[in-house]
Amino acid sequence: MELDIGEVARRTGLAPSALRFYERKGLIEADGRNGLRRAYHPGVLDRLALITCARDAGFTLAEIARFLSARPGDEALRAHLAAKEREVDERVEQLTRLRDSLRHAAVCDHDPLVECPEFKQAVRRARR
Amino acid sequence: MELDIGEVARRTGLAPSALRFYERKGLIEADGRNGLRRAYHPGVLDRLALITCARDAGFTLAEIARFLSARPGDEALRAHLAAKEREVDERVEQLTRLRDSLRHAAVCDHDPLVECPEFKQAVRRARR
DNA sequence: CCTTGACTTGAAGCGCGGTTCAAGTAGGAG
DNA sequence: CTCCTACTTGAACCGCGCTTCAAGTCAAGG
Repeated sequence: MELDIGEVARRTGLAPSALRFYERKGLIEADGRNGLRRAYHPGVLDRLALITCARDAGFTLAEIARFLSARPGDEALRAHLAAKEREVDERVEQLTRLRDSLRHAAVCDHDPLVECPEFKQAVRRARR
Repeated sequence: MELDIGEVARRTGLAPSALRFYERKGLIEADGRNGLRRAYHPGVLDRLALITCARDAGFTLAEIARFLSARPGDEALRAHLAAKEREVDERVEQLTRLRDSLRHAAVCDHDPLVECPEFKQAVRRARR
């Protein structure tokens, strides 16, 4: 029922070194030791899924650590999350425009590609 | 008509040190010198807008450098851009889900917040 | 002409997110 | 009991994207 670090690494795709690093940063902890070896509760897998997800989404590990310990009364954190939500929202729009530009680049014949007027206009739109 | 590095920095919001750094990396170049000082053609502003846009979108500077010199015949690059497009597309979906989760976090009362089942389900969806 | 202040360079330093290394320890198979 | 292997630690190192620093140059304004 307890997982050692190799098992957690295998199941999450994270390197053991990364798991120890996350521990130092306060993102996860082992439930105990088997001799010297860390013994993890399976729940750590969900936690790591969340961490990976948030990290991929552009949260720093420090932000994630804060978020993981959040209690409903933490209004400062709630405000932070609301700000993050707006940030993510802007990013979604920006990336959507970028994707459209990339889609165009796949069929565009301008030489060099960056000189394409359609591209330039997309960049101008993105700047706003 | 020629801009010095301070002017370019002011107009783009990038630090002069960043502009020199980009030059070393082959992303931009000055059109000449006024004494020792770099003299930039105004077109560099558009180029920098594109660089900033791409960088914000998760391209590395090395990728951007490659992209900036792209000619229509570069099929390897075209393939790379197509892959990047798929990547960006996935990212948009992931971020959209994340934004929805953040929106929920703003009104959720679970203690700690990460224990919220709605949240956990969102993470599971994101993992696929 | 002299001063000022923005520019020049190369090298070093930084924050992030880890990885790698050296040296040591111990669970479990044979 | 011995051996193998996966684990343990702290410290050093890495790539990225810059910034900072020290030392020096020079264009423009008074």
